[in-house]
Amino acid sequence: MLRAGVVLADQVGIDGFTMRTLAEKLGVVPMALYKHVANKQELLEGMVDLVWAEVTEPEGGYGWKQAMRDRAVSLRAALFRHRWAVGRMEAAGRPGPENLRQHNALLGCLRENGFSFRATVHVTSLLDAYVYGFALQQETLSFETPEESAEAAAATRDAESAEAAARYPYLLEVVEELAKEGYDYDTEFGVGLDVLLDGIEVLRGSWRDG
Amino acid sequence: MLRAGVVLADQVGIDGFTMRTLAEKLGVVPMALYKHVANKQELLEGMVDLVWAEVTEPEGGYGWKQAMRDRAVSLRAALFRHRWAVGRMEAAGRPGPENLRQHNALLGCLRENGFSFRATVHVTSLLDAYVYGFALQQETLSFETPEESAEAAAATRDAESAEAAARYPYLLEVVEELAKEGYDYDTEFGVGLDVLLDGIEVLRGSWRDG
DNA sequence: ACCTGAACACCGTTCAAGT
DNA sequence: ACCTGAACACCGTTCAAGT
Repeated sequence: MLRAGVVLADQVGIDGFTMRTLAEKLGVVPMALYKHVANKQELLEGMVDLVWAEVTEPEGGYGWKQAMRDRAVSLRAALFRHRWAVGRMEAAGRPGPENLRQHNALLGCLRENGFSFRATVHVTSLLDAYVYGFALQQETLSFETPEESAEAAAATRDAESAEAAARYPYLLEVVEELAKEGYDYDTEFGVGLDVLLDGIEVLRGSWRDG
Repeated sequence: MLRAGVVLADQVGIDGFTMRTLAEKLGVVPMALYKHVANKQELLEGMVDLVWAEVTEPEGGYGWKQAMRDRAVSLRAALFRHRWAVGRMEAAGRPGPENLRQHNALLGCLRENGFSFRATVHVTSLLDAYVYGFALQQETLSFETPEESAEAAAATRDAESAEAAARYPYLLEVVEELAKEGYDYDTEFGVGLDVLLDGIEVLRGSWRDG
Protein backbone atom coordinates (compact mmCIF):
# COMPACT_ATOMS: atom_id res chain seq x y z
CA MET A 1 0.00 0.00 0.00
CA LEU A 2 2.87 2.42 0.80
CA ARG A 3 4.43 1.34 -2.47
CA ALA A 4 1.21 2.11 -4.31
CA GLY A 5 1.22 5.50 -2.64
CA VAL A 6 4.71 6.25 -3.92
CA VAL A 7 3.77 5.26 -7.47
CA LEU A 8 0.62 7.35 -7.37
CA ALA A 9 2.40 10.40 -5.96
CA ASP A 10 5.07 10.04 -8.67
CA GLN A 11 2.38 10.00 -11.33
CA VAL A 12 -0.01 12.70 -10.21
CA GLY A 13 2.15 14.92 -7.99
CA ILE A 14 1.55 15.81 -4.37
CA ASP A 15 -1.53 17.93 -5.07
CA GLY A 16 -3.32 15.17 -6.90
CA PHE A 17 -2.33 12.65 -4.26
CA THR A 18 -5.32 12.27 -1.97
CA MET A 19 -6.64 9.58 0.29
CA ARG A 20 -9.52 9.18 -2.08
CA THR A 21 -7.49 8.73 -5.27
CA LEU A 22 -5.18 6.28 -3.52
CA ALA A 23 -8.15 4.27 -2.27
CA GLU A 24 -9.66 4.21 -5.75
CA LYS A 25 -6.36 3.04 -7.24
CA LEU A 26 -6.25 0.22 -4.72
CA GLY A 27 -9.89 -0.64 -5.40
CA VAL A 28 -11.01 -0.06 -1.84
CA VAL A 29 -13.23 2.39 -0.05
CA PRO A 30 -11.35 5.49 1.26
CA MET A 31 -12.09 4.56 4.85
CA ALA A 32 -10.26 1.25 4.45
CA LEU A 33 -6.92 3.09 4.33
CA TYR A 34 -7.37 4.07 7.95
CA LYS A 35 -7.07 0.42 8.89
CA HIS A 36 -3.36 0.59 7.96
CA VAL A 37 -2.35 4.16 8.86
CA ALA A 38 -3.59 6.63 11.44
CA ASN A 39 -3.78 9.56 9.03
CA LYS A 40 -2.35 11.07 5.87
CA GLN A 41 0.72 12.43 7.68
CA GLU A 42 1.70 8.95 8.82
CA LEU A 43 1.09 7.61 5.33
CA LEU A 44 3.48 10.19 3.87
CA GLU A 45 6.11 9.38 6.48
CA GLY A 46 5.96 5.74 5.49
CA MET A 47 6.28 6.68 1.82
CA VAL A 48 9.30 8.88 2.55
CA ASP A 49 11.04 5.99 4.26
CA LEU A 50 10.52 3.95 1.10
CA VAL A 51 12.39 6.67 -0.78
CA TRP A 52 15.21 6.49 1.77
CA ALA A 53 15.42 2.78 1.06
CA GLU A 54 16.38 3.62 -2.53
CA VAL A 55 19.46 5.62 -1.49
CA THR A 56 22.69 3.63 -1.60
CA GLU A 57 24.73 3.49 1.59
CA PRO A 58 28.20 5.05 1.37
CA GLU A 59 30.78 2.46 0.28
CA GLY A 60 34.07 2.96 2.11
CA GLY A 61 36.12 0.90 -0.32
CA TYR A 62 37.04 3.76 -2.66
CA GLY A 63 37.75 6.38 -0.01
CA TRP A 64 35.48 8.82 1.77
CA LYS A 65 35.39 11.28 -1.11
CA GLN A 66 34.07 8.82 -3.66
CA ALA A 67 31.69 7.41 -1.04
CA MET A 68 30.24 10.85 -0.29
CA ARG A 69 30.00 11.61 -3.98
CA ASP A 70 28.14 8.38 -4.78
CA ARG A 71 25.73 8.86 -1.93
CA ALA A 72 24.97 12.44 -2.93
CA VAL A 73 24.33 11.38 -6.51
CA SER A 74 22.14 8.52 -5.33
CA LEU A 75 20.15 10.76 -3.00
CA ARG A 76 19.61 13.33 -5.73
CA ALA A 77 18.50 10.62 -8.16
CA ALA A 78 15.95 9.36 -5.64
CA LEU A 79 14.66 12.90 -5.06
CA PHE A 80 14.37 13.33 -8.81
CA ARG A 81 12.36 10.12 -9.20
CA HIS A 82 10.09 11.18 -6.34
CA ARG A 83 9.83 14.93 -6.54
CA TRP A 84 7.09 15.14 -3.92
CA ALA A 85 9.62 13.81 -1.37
CA VAL A 86 11.89 16.88 -1.45
CA GLY A 87 11.29 18.80 1.74
CA ARG A 88 9.87 15.77 3.52
CA MET A 89 13.05 13.71 3.92
CA GLU A 90 13.98 15.28 7.25
CA ALA A 91 10.48 15.75 8.59
CA ALA A 92 10.13 16.28 12.34
CA GLY A 93 8.00 13.22 13.11
CA ARG A 94 9.82 10.04 14.12
CA PRO A 95 12.26 9.14 11.33
CA GLY A 96 11.70 5.75 9.74
CA PRO A 97 14.11 2.80 9.97
CA GLU A 98 15.56 3.31 6.49
CA ASN A 99 16.23 6.95 7.31
CA LEU A 100 18.04 5.94 10.51
CA ARG A 101 20.03 3.22 8.76
CA GLN A 102 21.02 5.64 6.03
CA HIS A 103 22.20 8.40 8.35
CA ASN A 104 24.01 5.96 10.59
CA ALA A 105 25.95 4.61 7.61
CA LEU A 106 26.76 8.12 6.42
CA LEU A 107 28.07 9.24 9.80
CA GLY A 108 29.93 5.97 10.27
CA CYS A 109 31.73 6.31 6.94
CA LEU A 110 33.00 9.75 7.89
CA ARG A 111 34.04 8.81 11.43
CA GLU A 112 35.92 5.75 10.20
CA ASN A 113 37.77 7.91 7.70
CA GLY A 114 39.29 10.10 10.33
CA PHE A 115 36.78 12.93 10.46
CA SER A 116 36.42 14.47 13.90
CA PHE A 117 32.97 14.62 15.45
CA ARG A 118 32.59 18.32 14.60
CA ALA A 119 33.80 17.80 11.07
CA THR A 120 31.34 14.96 10.56
CA VAL A 121 28.44 17.19 11.53
CA HIS A 122 29.68 19.98 9.25
CA VAL A 123 30.08 17.66 6.29
CA THR A 124 26.67 16.02 6.56
CA SER A 125 24.96 19.35 7.07
CA LEU A 126 26.77 20.86 4.10
CA LEU A 127 26.31 17.98 1.68
CA ASP A 128 22.68 17.33 2.54
CA ALA A 129 21.83 21.01 2.29
CA TYR A 130 23.36 21.12 -1.18
CA VAL A 131 21.57 18.01 -2.40
CA TYR A 132 18.21 19.12 -1.01
CA GLY A 133 18.61 22.64 -2.31
CA PHE A 134 19.70 21.53 -5.75
CA ALA A 135 16.80 19.10 -5.99
CA LEU A 136 14.44 21.83 -4.84
CA GLN A 137 15.72 24.25 -7.47
CA GLN A 138 15.38 21.62 -10.16
CA GLU A 139 11.89 20.71 -9.01
CA THR A 140 10.57 24.25 -8.93
CA LEU A 141 12.34 25.48 -12.05
CA SER A 142 11.75 22.16 -13.75
CA PHE A 143 12.96 22.29 -17.29
CA GLU A 144 13.34 18.58 -17.83
CA THR A 145 15.97 18.46 -20.56
CA PRO A 146 18.70 20.73 -21.94
CA GLU A 147 16.53 21.25 -25.03
CA GLU A 148 13.59 22.30 -22.92
CA SER A 149 15.72 24.66 -20.91
CA ALA A 150 17.01 26.30 -24.09
CA GLU A 151 13.43 26.62 -25.26
CA ALA A 152 12.31 28.16 -22.00
CA ALA A 153 15.19 30.59 -22.09
CA ALA A 154 14.32 31.64 -25.63
CA ALA A 155 10.69 32.12 -24.70
CA THR A 156 11.66 34.22 -21.69
CA ARG A 157 13.95 36.35 -23.83
CA ASP A 158 11.19 37.01 -26.35
CA ALA A 159 8.79 37.86 -23.58
CA GLU A 160 11.20 40.40 -22.10
CA SER A 161 10.31 43.81 -23.29
CA ALA A 162 13.01 46.21 -24.44
CA GLU A 163 12.48 48.08 -21.22
CA ALA A 164 13.07 44.97 -19.13
CA ALA A 165 16.20 44.19 -21.14
CA ALA A 166 17.62 47.56 -20.19
CA ARG A 167 16.71 47.05 -16.56
CA TYR A 168 18.18 43.55 -16.18
CA PRO A 169 21.18 43.42 -18.52
CA TYR A 170 23.11 40.71 -16.66
CA LEU A 171 20.07 38.51 -16.35
CA LEU A 172 19.44 38.84 -20.06
CA GLU A 173 23.01 37.87 -20.81
CA VAL A 174 22.64 34.65 -18.85
CA VAL A 175 19.32 33.84 -20.47
CA GLU A 176 20.82 34.30 -23.93
CA GLU A 177 23.95 32.33 -23.15
CA LEU A 178 21.92 29.46 -21.73
CA ALA A 179 19.71 29.52 -24.80
CA LYS A 180 22.83 29.03 -26.93
CA GLU A 181 24.70 26.55 -24.80
CA GLY A 182 21.88 24.74 -23.03
CA TYR A 183 21.87 23.75 -19.39
CA ASP A 184 22.38 20.29 -18.05
CA TYR A 185 21.36 19.65 -14.46
CA ASP A 186 23.50 16.54 -14.07
CA THR A 187 26.67 18.37 -15.09
CA GLU A 188 25.86 21.39 -12.97
CA PHE A 189 25.19 19.22 -9.95
CA GLY A 190 28.51 17.45 -10.39
CA VAL A 191 30.46 20.69 -10.68
CA GLY A 192 29.05 22.05 -7.44
CA LEU A 193 29.49 18.74 -5.68
CA ASP A 194 33.19 18.66 -6.59
CA VAL A 195 33.66 22.17 -5.22
CA LEU A 196 32.14 20.99 -1.95
CA LEU A 197 34.20 17.82 -1.71
CA ASP A 198 37.45 19.60 -2.55
CA GLY A 199 36.68 22.28 0.02
CA ILE A 200 35.94 19.63 2.61
CA GLU A 201 39.20 17.86 1.86
CA VAL A 202 41.19 21.04 2.38
CA LEU A 203 39.54 21.80 5.70
CA ARG A 204 39.38 18.23 6.98
CA GLY A 205 42.49 18.52 9.09
CA SER A 206 41.69 21.93 10.53
CA TRP A 207 38.36 20.92 12.06
CA ARG A 208 39.01 19.81 15.60
CA ASP A 209 36.55 18.77 18.24
CA GLY A 210 35.47 21.77 20.30
CA MET B 1 -3.23 42.93 0.76
CA LEU B 2 -0.12 40.97 -0.30
CA ARG B 3 1.55 42.28 2.81
CA ALA B 4 -1.33 41.05 4.93
CA GLY B 5 -0.96 37.67 3.24
CA VAL B 6 2.71 37.49 4.20
CA VAL B 7 1.95 38.36 7.82
CA LEU B 8 -0.85 35.80 7.99
CA ALA B 9 1.26 33.06 6.42
CA ASP B 10 4.07 33.85 8.88
CA GLN B 11 1.65 33.50 11.76
CA VAL B 12 -0.39 30.44 10.85
CA GLY B 13 1.87 28.56 8.42
CA ILE B 14 1.10 27.56 4.90
CA ASP B 15 -1.55 24.99 5.82
CA GLY B 16 -3.58 27.46 7.83
CA PHE B 17 -3.20 30.08 5.13
CA THR B 18 -6.44 29.98 3.15
CA MET B 19 -8.34 32.43 1.02
CA ARG B 20 -11.03 32.41 3.66
CA THR B 21 -8.80 33.18 6.64
CA LEU B 22 -7.06 35.95 4.71
CA ALA B 23 -10.39 37.47 3.75
CA GLU B 24 -11.56 37.33 7.35
CA LYS B 25 -8.37 39.00 8.54
CA LEU B 26 -8.94 41.78 6.03
CA GLY B 27 -12.58 42.07 7.04
CA VAL B 28 -13.93 41.31 3.58
CA VAL B 29 -15.92 38.53 1.99
CA PRO B 30 -13.70 35.75 0.52
CA MET B 31 -14.86 36.49 -2.99
CA ALA B 32 -13.56 40.06 -2.75
CA LEU B 33 -9.98 38.76 -2.94
CA TYR B 34 -10.60 37.68 -6.50
CA LYS B 35 -10.96 41.32 -7.48
CA HIS B 36 -7.22 41.81 -6.86
CA VAL B 37 -5.76 38.46 -7.82
CA ALA B 38 -6.80 35.76 -10.30
CA ASN B 39 -6.32 32.83 -7.92
CA LYS B 40 -4.39 31.56 -4.93
CA GLN B 41 -1.34 30.67 -7.03
CA GLU B 42 -1.00 34.26 -8.23
CA LEU B 43 -1.47 35.52 -4.68
CA LEU B 44 1.38 33.35 -3.46
CA GLU B 45 3.62 34.51 -6.30
CA GLY B 46 3.02 38.10 -5.27
CA MET B 47 3.79 37.26 -1.66
CA VAL B 48 7.03 35.53 -2.68
CA ASP B 49 8.15 38.65 -4.52
CA LEU B 50 7.62 40.61 -1.32
CA VAL B 51 10.04 38.22 0.37
CA TRP B 52 12.56 38.81 -2.43
CA ALA B 53 12.27 42.50 -1.72
CA GLU B 54 13.68 41.86 1.76
CA VAL B 55 16.91 40.34 0.43
CA THR B 56 19.81 42.78 0.24
CA GLU B 57 21.48 43.22 -3.11
CA PRO B 58 25.15 42.22 -3.23
CA GLU B 59 27.40 45.17 -2.41
CA GLY B 60 30.55 45.16 -4.54
CA GLY B 61 32.50 47.51 -2.30
CA TYR B 62 34.03 44.85 -0.06
CA GLY B 63 34.89 42.34 -2.80
CA TRP B 64 32.84 39.55 -4.35
CA LYS B 65 33.42 37.15 -1.49
CA GLN B 66 31.98 39.40 1.20
CA ALA B 67 29.18 40.41 -1.18
CA MET B 68 28.20 36.78 -1.81
CA ARG B 69 28.42 36.02 1.89
CA ASP B 70 26.20 38.94 2.88
CA ARG B 71 23.63 38.08 0.26
CA ALA B 72 23.51 34.42 1.30
CA VAL B 73 23.05 35.41 4.95
CA SER B 74 20.35 37.91 3.99
CA LEU B 75 18.51 35.36 1.85
CA ARG B 76 18.62 32.77 4.59
CA ALA B 77 17.34 35.29 7.13
CA ALA B 78 14.41 36.14 4.86
CA LEU B 79 13.62 32.45 4.39
CA PHE B 80 13.75 32.01 8.15
CA ARG B 81 11.32 34.87 8.74
CA HIS B 82 8.98 33.46 6.10
CA ARG B 83 9.30 29.72 6.29
CA TRP B 84 6.40 29.08 3.93
CA ALA B 85 8.44 30.74 1.16
CA VAL B 86 11.16 28.06 1.02
CA GLY B 87 10.57 26.05 -2.11
CA ARG B 88 8.56 28.79 -3.75
CA MET B 89 11.34 31.30 -4.42
CA GLU B 90 12.17 29.87 -7.85
CA ALA B 91 8.67 28.84 -8.84
CA ALA B 92 8.07 28.25 -12.52
CA GLY B 93 5.45 30.94 -13.07
CA ARG B 94 6.65 34.35 -14.23
CA PRO B 95 9.16 35.66 -11.69
CA GLY B 96 8.25 38.95 -10.05
CA PRO B 97 10.16 42.23 -10.48
CA GLU B 98 11.98 41.96 -7.14
CA ASN B 99 13.10 38.46 -8.05
CA LEU B 100 14.43 39.71 -11.39
CA ARG B 101 16.14 42.71 -9.82
CA GLN B 102 17.75 40.51 -7.21
CA HIS B 103 19.11 37.94 -9.65
CA ASN B 104 20.30 40.62 -12.03
CA ALA B 105 22.29 42.26 -9.24
CA LEU B 106 23.73 38.92 -8.15
CA LEU B 107 24.87 37.99 -11.65
CA GLY B 108 26.17 41.49 -12.26
CA CYS B 109 28.30 41.46 -9.13
CA LEU B 110 29.98 38.24 -10.21
CA ARG B 111 30.50 39.28 -13.83
CA GLU B 112 32.02 42.60 -12.77
CA ASN B 113 34.41 40.78 -10.45
CA GLY B 114 35.99 38.81 -13.25
CA PHE B 115 33.94 35.63 -13.15
CA SER B 116 33.49 34.02 -16.55
CA PHE B 117 29.98 33.34 -17.76
CA ARG B 118 30.24 29.65 -16.89
CA ALA B 119 31.70 30.37 -13.50
CA THR B 120 28.90 32.81 -12.74
CA VAL B 121 26.29 30.16 -13.44
CA HIS B 122 28.14 27.61 -11.33
CA VAL B 123 28.45 29.99 -8.39
CA THR B 124 24.82 31.10 -8.34
CA SER B 125 23.60 27.53 -8.70
CA LEU B 126 25.88 26.33 -5.92
CA LEU B 127 25.23 29.14 -3.44
CA ASP B 128 21.48 29.22 -3.96
CA ALA B 129 21.21 25.46 -3.66
CA TYR B 130 23.07 25.60 -0.35
CA VAL B 131 20.94 28.41 1.07
CA TYR B 132 17.67 26.80 -0.02
CA GLY B 133 18.73 23.39 1.21
CA PHE B 134 19.95 24.67 4.55
CA ALA B 135 16.74 26.65 5.07
CA LEU B 136 14.73 23.58 4.11
CA GLN B 137 16.60 21.40 6.59
CA GLN B 138 16.12 23.95 9.32
CA GLU B 139 12.44 24.32 8.51
CA THR B 140 11.67 20.61 8.53
CA LEU B 141 13.90 19.68 11.46
CA SER B 142 12.99 22.89 13.24
CA PHE B 143 14.53 22.99 16.63
CA GLU B 144 14.38 26.69 17.18
CA THR B 145 17.20 27.22 19.66
CA PRO B 146 20.36 25.40 20.75
CA GLU B 147 18.62 24.56 24.02
CA GLU B 148 15.67 23.05 22.19
CA SER B 149 17.95 21.06 19.96
CA ALA B 150 19.77 19.67 22.99
CA GLU B 151 16.42 18.80 24.48
CA ALA B 152 15.23 17.07 21.34
CA ALA B 153 18.45 15.12 21.13
CA ALA B 154 18.08 13.99 24.73
CA ALA B 155 14.50 12.95 24.15
CA THR B 156 15.48 10.98 21.06
CA ARG B 157 18.27 9.24 22.94
CA ASP B 158 15.90 8.21 25.71
CA ALA B 159 13.39 6.94 23.20
CA GLU B 160 15.99 4.79 21.48
CA SER B 161 15.78 1.29 22.78
CA ALA B 162 18.95 -0.64 23.59
CA GLU B 163 18.35 -2.57 20.40
CA ALA B 164 18.25 0.60 18.33
CA ALA B 165 21.42 1.85 20.00
CA ALA B 166 23.23 -1.27 18.90
CA ARG B 167 21.88 -0.94 15.37
CA TYR B 168 22.75 2.75 14.89
CA PRO B 169 25.91 3.34 16.95
CA TYR B 170 27.23 6.30 14.95
CA LEU B 171 23.86 8.03 14.93
CA LEU B 172 23.63 7.61 18.67
CA GLU B 173 27.08 9.11 19.09
CA VAL B 174 26.03 12.25 17.22
CA VAL B 175 22.80 12.55 19.17
CA GLU B 176 24.68 12.33 22.44
CA GLU B 177 27.39 14.76 21.39
CA LEU B 178 24.82 17.28 20.20
CA ALA B 179 22.94 16.88 23.46
CA LYS B 180 26.13 17.85 25.27
CA GLU B 181 27.39 20.60 23.00
CA GLY B 182 24.19 21.94 21.52
CA TYR B 183 23.68 22.90 17.91
CA ASP B 184 23.55 26.40 16.55
CA TYR B 185 22.11 26.85 13.07
CA ASP B 186 23.72 30.24 12.51
CA THR B 187 27.20 28.93 13.21
CA GLU B 188 26.66 25.79 11.16
CA PHE B 189 25.39 27.82 8.23
CA GLY B 190 28.44 30.07 8.35
CA VAL B 191 30.88 27.16 8.44
CA GLY B 192 29.38 25.58 5.33
CA LEU B 193 29.16 28.91 3.57
CA ASP B 194 32.87 29.55 4.13
CA VAL B 195 33.71 26.14 2.68
CA LEU B 196 31.74 27.06 -0.42
CA LEU B 197 33.27 30.51 -0.81
CA ASP B 198 36.82 29.22 -0.29
CA GLY B 199 36.22 26.45 -2.81
CA ILE B 200 34.86 28.95 -5.30
CA GLU B 201 37.87 31.19 -4.84
CA VAL B 202 40.25 28.35 -5.59
CA LEU B 203 38.42 27.32 -8.74
CA ARG B 204 37.63 30.82 -9.96
CA GLY B 205 40.52 30.98 -12.35
CA SER B 206 40.12 27.48 -13.73
CA TRP B 207 36.53 27.94 -14.93
CA ARG B 208 36.67 29.09 -18.52
CA ASP B 209 33.81 29.71 -20.91
CA GLY B 210 33.05 26.56 -22.89
C1' DA C 1 -23.07 46.86 -14.57
C1' DC C 2 -21.67 45.38 -10.41
C1' DC C 3 -21.34 42.92 -6.06
C1' DT C 4 -21.93 38.81 -3.31
C1' DG C 5 -24.19 34.91 -1.08
C1' DA C 6 -25.24 30.39 -2.14
C1' DA C 7 -23.51 26.52 -4.30
C1' DC C 8 -20.26 23.24 -6.52
C1' DA C 9 -16.83 19.83 -6.46
C1' DC C 10 -13.56 18.65 -3.83
C1' DC C 11 -10.62 17.43 0.69
C1' DG C 12 -9.29 14.59 5.36
C1' DT C 13 -11.60 12.46 8.87
C1' DT C 14 -15.53 11.07 12.10
C1' DC C 15 -19.17 8.29 13.50
C1' DA C 16 -23.38 6.09 13.70
C1' DA C 17 -26.03 2.95 11.47
C1' DG C 18 -26.25 -1.33 9.49
C1' DT C 19 -24.58 -6.41 9.29
C1' DA D 1 -17.51 -6.97 16.76
C1' DC D 2 -16.75 -5.24 12.53
C1' DC D 3 -17.24 -2.75 8.25
C1' DT D 4 -18.69 1.23 5.63
C1' DG D 5 -21.71 4.77 3.72
C1' DA D 6 -23.30 9.08 4.95
C1' DA D 7 -21.96 13.19 7.00
C1' DC D 8 -19.05 16.93 8.95
C1' DA D 9 -16.20 20.81 8.60
C1' DC D 10 -13.41 22.44 5.68
C1' DC D 11 -11.13 24.07 0.91
C1' DG D 12 -10.65 27.04 -3.85
C1' DT D 13 -13.56 28.76 -7.12
C1' DT D 14 -17.92 29.50 -9.97
C1' DC D 15 -22.07 31.66 -11.02
C1' DA D 16 -26.56 33.19 -10.85
C1' DA D 17 -29.42 35.94 -8.38
C1' DG D 18 -30.08 40.14 -6.40
C1' DT D 19 -29.20 45.44 -6.38
